[in-house]
Amino acid sequence: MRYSEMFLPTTKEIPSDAEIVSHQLMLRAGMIRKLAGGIYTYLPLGYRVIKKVENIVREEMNRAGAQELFMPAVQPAELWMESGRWNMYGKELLRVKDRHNRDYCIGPTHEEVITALVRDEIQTYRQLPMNLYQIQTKFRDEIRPRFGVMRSREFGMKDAYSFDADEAGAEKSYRKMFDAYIRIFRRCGLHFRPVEADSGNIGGSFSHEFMVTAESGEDAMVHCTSCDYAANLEKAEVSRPEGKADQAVDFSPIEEVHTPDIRTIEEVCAFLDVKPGDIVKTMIFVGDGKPVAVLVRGDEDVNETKLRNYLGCDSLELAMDDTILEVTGSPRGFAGPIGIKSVIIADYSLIGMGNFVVGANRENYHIKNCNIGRDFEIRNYADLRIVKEGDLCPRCGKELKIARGIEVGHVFKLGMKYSKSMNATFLDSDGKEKYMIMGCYGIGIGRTAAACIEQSRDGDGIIWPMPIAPFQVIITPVNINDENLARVAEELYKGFVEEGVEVILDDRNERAGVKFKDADLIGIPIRITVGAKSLAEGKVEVRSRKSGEVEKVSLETVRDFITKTIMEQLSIS
RNA sequence: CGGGGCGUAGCGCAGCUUGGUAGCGCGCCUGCUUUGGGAGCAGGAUGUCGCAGGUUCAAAUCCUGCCGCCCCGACCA
Repeated sequence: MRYSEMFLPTTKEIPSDAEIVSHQLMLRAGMIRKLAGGIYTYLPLGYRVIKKVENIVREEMNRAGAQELFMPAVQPAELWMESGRWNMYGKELLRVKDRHNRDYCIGPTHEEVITALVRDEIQTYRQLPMNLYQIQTKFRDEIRPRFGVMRSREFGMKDAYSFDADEAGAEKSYRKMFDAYIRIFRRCGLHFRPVEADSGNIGGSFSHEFMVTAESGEDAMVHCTSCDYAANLEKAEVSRPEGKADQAVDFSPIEEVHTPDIRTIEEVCAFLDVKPGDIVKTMIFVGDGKPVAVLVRGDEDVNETKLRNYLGCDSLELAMDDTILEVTGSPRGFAGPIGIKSVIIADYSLIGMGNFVVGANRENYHIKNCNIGRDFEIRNYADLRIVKEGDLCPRCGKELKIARGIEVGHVFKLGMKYSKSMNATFLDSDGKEKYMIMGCYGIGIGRTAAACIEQSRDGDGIIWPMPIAPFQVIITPVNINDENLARVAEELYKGFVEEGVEVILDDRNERAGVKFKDADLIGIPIRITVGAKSLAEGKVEVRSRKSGEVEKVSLETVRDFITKTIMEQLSIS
């Protein structure tokens, strides 16, 4: 490619509406342009990167035995009604009507389509296992798209679906995908970590997210400083404290105190001169329509995902004021366990606490020296709180840390959720009809590219790892008007093209500085500078974008030198 | 959906308080000089001031409604 002919609009100025570095750099490097909120065009340079990522994904999926197909983006409502998701999915599902007023949606995912296909075509265990994937444009009408291509409404995704005859097979399929993902993200040059994740209301039992570590990441993940335990914050477990009696103290006489207009933990602490750790928070939730009181120590927070899983309910939300009044008999801010009209469950953090402060279920009153067993009963203790940095690892007991990350991929064991609702069965070797056991596996393509930029860039621009760089080499003749330089650059260029090297020749009539700045901005791993001084010695300069190191290489040996360097940087450890 | 902000040349912004001639930087075009880290000089082009209504002799500026975009929050297979 010749730079002079390429549609590559780079900018010096930072676009004002781009929040994170990858978004800014993708705009500045002429990779993307916005069409509407959360909807982007990939320009030629950006699309080259996308195709690189897609091809890595494709190679590794094929290697793992998955087969590529291509499903429709537009899907009929009937399928979604079958799985029950037409009503469950909510506003994120973009619904459209055709000319006959029939309902369709733009696919946010493809479980329905693939399950319907496999259900109709696979009859016997002899045809299993099966793993099918596609790379497709999805649409999710996000409430708030942001960070450019990182959280957009329209986006490219690889989604794979496995179908197995039994649990053992499903485990194996899951493991294969897990391993393939590790190869994929390694090849993309990313620093990442697979973390245990909640499987959400997609159902199923097991799930990992692949998180690229980045400060700008939207997700929090927890990892152990000692063993390899790592989990999504939602999922991260807290062990039941050992060696602590449920009640460890002598009971003091219970005492109701007047606390006028004192509601929050901070206010109670200041007013009663206690620490948050001396208080028990009573949170009223409504799960599938029924109120539940959740007790958690004052310095902890309830993890709604854990609570939802514990209760086994579909919907869960904090109670509204009228429900609180109904259950506690008092307005918001004074809820407590004593006399409450609902089930009470307590987080592990309450174990060993005694003589604590709670709300009195009476406006403007709290209770001191409250105790479980004497003053009220709980149904059970459970792990219901959000993990904090410094908590102990549920596996090895060492300290946990929290880091931020970008979710670039996830693997789910779906189980029979869709095969049941959509009746995807097969005839097993024992002659019985059984439901297929499914798994689904996604990778955000654009997000992976953006995550890479977050991790690999400097003040001058992007630093692409060789495997996903839009070009492997850029040739920069310092002055195109110097016929000698222009000729040598041209010959080098043609040589590389013949060799199959992905090369761009910066043949623009620009000053050297401009070309250097652009080359750095768009992040080509290797730059060959053709300048008068070195050329006098029969040499050109080979510069690494990453290290900035420059090596003078003779014209006779550059081709070998470059192809060797590229090969080295393409192979994974 | 709640709160906040923005919409003026391709991009980044000023002008709006206090109504009257639309401006700056970058980019773009022409010429000359320059040519190893975003060049200099000279000349030049470019705007339904987001849209629609209203007030006024007069609206980018004041008022009303709408649309779009950004940030915070709620939401999230």
